[in-house]
Amino acid sequence: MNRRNHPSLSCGAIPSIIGNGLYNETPILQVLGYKNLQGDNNDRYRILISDGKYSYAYGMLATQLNHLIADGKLENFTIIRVKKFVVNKVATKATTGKEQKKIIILLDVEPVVPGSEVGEKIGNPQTLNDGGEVAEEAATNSKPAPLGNMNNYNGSKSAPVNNGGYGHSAEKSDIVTHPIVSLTPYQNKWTVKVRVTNKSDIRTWSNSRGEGKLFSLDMMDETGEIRATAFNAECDKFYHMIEIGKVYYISQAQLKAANKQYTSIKNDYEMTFSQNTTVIACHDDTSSIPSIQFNFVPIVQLTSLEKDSIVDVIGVVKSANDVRVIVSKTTNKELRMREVQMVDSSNTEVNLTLWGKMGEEFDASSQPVVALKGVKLSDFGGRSLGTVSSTVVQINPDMSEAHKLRGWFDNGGSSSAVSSISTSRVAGTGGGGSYKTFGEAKLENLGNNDKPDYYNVKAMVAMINKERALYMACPTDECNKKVIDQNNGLYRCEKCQREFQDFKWRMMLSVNIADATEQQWVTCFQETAEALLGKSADVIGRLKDTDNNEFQKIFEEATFKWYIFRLRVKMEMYNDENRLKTNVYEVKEINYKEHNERLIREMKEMAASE
DNA sequence: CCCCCCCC
Repeated sequence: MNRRNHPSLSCGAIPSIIGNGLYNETPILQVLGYKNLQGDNNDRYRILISDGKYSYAYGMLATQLNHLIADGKLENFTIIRVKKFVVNKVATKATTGKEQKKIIILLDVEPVVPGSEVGEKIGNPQTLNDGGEVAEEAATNSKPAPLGNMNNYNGSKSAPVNNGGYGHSAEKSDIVTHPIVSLTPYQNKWTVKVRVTNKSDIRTWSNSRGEGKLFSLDMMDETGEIRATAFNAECDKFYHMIEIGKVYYISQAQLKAANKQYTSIKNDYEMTFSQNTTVIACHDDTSSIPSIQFNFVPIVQLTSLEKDSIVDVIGVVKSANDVRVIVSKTTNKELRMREVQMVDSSNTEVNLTLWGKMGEEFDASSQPVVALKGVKLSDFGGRSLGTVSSTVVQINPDMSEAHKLRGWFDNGGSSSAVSSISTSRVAGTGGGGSYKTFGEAKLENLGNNDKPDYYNVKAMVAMINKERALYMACPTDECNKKVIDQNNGLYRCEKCQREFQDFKWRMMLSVNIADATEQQWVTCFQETAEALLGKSADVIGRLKDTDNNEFQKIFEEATFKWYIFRLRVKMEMYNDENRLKTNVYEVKEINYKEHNERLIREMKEMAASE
C-alpha cells in the first residue's frame, strides 16, 4: 500500500494535548496496539497511539466506543481521527495524589484508514512517559510501552470515603475525578467534582404510576454540565446538604438519557441519585471549577427555534409592566407575573414573562442586563419567553456578554430602531398567538399534547351544520346545560335537578371552515356562534319555529365569509375514542392592514433565515 | 419514578 494515499498524522499533537489539553484541532493519529483492562463491570481498552513523532500508551477508549474494538476497526496501524477527547489527570498513588498520570480519553473516534491497508507503523515515534516527557529509554522500537496499573483510573481503589452518603469534607488525595463529558450509562465507577449551579425546590407528584417527591440540581465542571434528580429517600437525604455555588464530589449515581425537551443543560445524559450515591462537599481549592455556563441565543434567532424550546438568553430589560395577578385555568390558583421587554444588539425585542417571585422582585428602573438560563420559548404573540421553575435569572452578571450589551445599550443601542418578535397585547386587537394554515397545524401535530394548543388561522366558512345548532338550555345564569322538555310546560335541568317554566336558547355550532390548504370541522359555542351568524341565539331560536325561511337565510348569509379564527385544539375522549377536537376560541373580522403587515413581516423573517 | 411552570 502506498502510504502517500493516507492522510498524514498530526505530527506533535500528542505532547500538545498532554501539555495543556487545549489542542484545537481534531488530531489524526495511528493505533499501535491496545489492551483490554478488565473493569468490574465493563471491558475497558487502553490504546497506544502515535502522532508519527511521539507515541503514548495512555490513550483510553471511552467505553461507549468498545464496539470499535469488537468490530475490528482499531486493529494495529489503523489511522483514526479523534473528534472528541479529554485529558484526565489520575493519581498514581491514591494516598498522596502527588504523582499524576495523564490519560487521554478518546470520546469520539472515527477510523479513517484500516490497519490492514496501512500495514506499517508510520514514522519512528518516540515513546512519551505518563507525564508527557520523552521516556528515558528513548524507545525506537515499535513495541508498546509497558502497560502500567490502570486500576486507579477504573476507580476501584480511589472511590471517595463512603460515609453513608453524607460526608463532610474530602481529602483531595482520596479522590480521582472524572470529567462530566466522559460520563455515560455504560460505566458506573466514576467520581465527578462539580459545582452546583442550580437547585430546584422540592416538588411532589401524584399520577397513575404513583406519587412521590423530588428535587433536581444542575452542576458543571471544566468539561461540561449535567442535571441530576433525587427522588423520595434521596430527596430527603440530599436536599439540605446541597447548596448552590458549592463544589461536591459525586459518585455512584445512575445515568440515563436526558430528555432535552425540559432543559437547556448541554448533556445527552442526566443522573438519578440512588441509595448508593455519595455526595461529599469539597473544601479544596475549587477555583478551576466554573460557576455557570450560558449558551446564549441572540433574540433575533428565537423566531427560527421550535416553540417550547428551553434556551439561554441575555438582553437589556428596557421596560416592564406592573405585576399582574391572574388565575390559572388548570389549578384555579392566583398567580403573580410581570411582563418585561428585553432587547439585544441584534436590535430585536422580545417579551419575557417572569413568574412568581422572580416577577414580584424584579426592578426594571435601571434597565439592567439580564441573563437567563433555561427559559421557555412560547409562540404567543409571535415569539415570547417565560420563566419556568428551573430558570436561572442573573441581573447585571459580571461576564463579557453582559458588559458588551451594557456598552451597546448605553452608547446608542437604547435609541436604535428595534423590531419586536412579540406582538404587544395592548397594541393589537386582542389576538396574540401564532398564525398557521391548517396544513401547518396538521404537520405540527397540534393537539397531541396534554394541554390544548392554540393557533390563529385566516379561513372561510364553507358549511354550517344547521341540525342541532340550537338547544334549549337551563335558564339560570350559571348553568348552560341542556334541559328536557317535559311536554307539560316545564323544562327539567338534570344538572340543577330542577324544573323550570322557561328555558334559554343556546348555540353549539358545527362549522366547516377552510383555507387554501385544508378544510376543518370546528365547534362554535354561544359567543363565537353569535359572532359568526351575526344574530343572537335568542333571535335565531325564535325564528327556528316561526319563520323557517328567515332561519335558513341567516345560515346562508354567514357562509363564504372570511375571518380570523383563534382555534383551540385538544385530544378528547369521545365514546371511548380519542378524537382531535377543534373549538373556536375567538372569531374576528379581518383587519387587512394588520394582516398584510404581518404577512410582510413573516416574509422578511423567512428571507432572513434562508 | 418528574417533565407542572400557569394569562392572553
